Amino acid sequence: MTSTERETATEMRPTRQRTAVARALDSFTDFRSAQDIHALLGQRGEKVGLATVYRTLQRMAEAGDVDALRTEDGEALWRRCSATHHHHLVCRSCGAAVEVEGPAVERWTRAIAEEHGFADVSHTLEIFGSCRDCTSASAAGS
Amino acid sequence: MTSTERETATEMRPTRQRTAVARALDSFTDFRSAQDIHALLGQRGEKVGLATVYRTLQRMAEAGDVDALRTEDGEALWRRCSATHHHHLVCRSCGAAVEVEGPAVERWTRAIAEEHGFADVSHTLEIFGSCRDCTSASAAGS
DNA sequence: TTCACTGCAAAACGTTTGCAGAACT
DNA sequence: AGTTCTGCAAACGTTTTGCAGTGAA
Repeated sequence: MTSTERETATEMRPTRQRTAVARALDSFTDFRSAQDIHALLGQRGEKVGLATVYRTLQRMAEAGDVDALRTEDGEALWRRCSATHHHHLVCRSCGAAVEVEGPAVERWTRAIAEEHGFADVSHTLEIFGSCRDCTSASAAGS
Repeated sequence: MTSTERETATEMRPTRQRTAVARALDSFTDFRSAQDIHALLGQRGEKVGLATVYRTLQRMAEAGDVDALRTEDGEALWRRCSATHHHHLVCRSCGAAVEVEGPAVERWTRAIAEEHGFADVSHTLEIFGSCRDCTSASAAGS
């Protein structure tokens, strides 16, 4: 912890574009790519540049208003999230996500890290699976 | 489980390039990018094309001989790994990694998923921190 | 008036692919 | 011979950036 701890929090102006991205995020609960969100805005007639979507998502993530995760092939997916620390149970097929909490896991990761002399610990944990709807859909398909 | 379960396991020919990549992987225990590994081979005088490095790492990952993880900015990192299911405690600064097991976490993820009706469950879990060496180095630095 | 924000197009990034030739079995 | 593998360079898709212009305070 240094003395320059507090970031000079750049003010965040409420522009039309940012409002549009924020509204888009409120309209779904699954994880979506920046490009998906950009397309969604396009469909709604809200013209926002792709670069702006990226920039806005990044700012919101820094502010803790959205969660980001990486797919297996490195693409970033975004979703509005609650303020408290949590993880996600994500459907591999449709992206549907459920926020989950696991106090025991939090404790375990901290303990393991300390045990090995690691400081300043954080962790990522995502659970993937096939949600009820997708499971029955694929069963019906074949 | 279908009747076509067994993948027609394409034979994996032991070429000079593959041996070189395998040896490179054996020479470190931290997570490295494909480009790093390619550079390492270059320094050693082992000329292997970058595309071949990528192709080889992918095959080895499919075969379960190496673990891959994604950095926060989407880059893939690779490392030789043991056959049993495990997770990693990774140093953010130097990439040093320790394999860790957490049976309780495994159980917990399965239970959470079932509880929400998710099938075919998998999960990713990485613990990040600053290893002892890097922590003392950065303390000495400032 | 000032400074953040935006759009666009260009660039950058890691990674993948097509293809002709080389190298295993 | 019949494959599989390799190198190269070109292509890819996502994300970032430079810059001139726009808009909020």
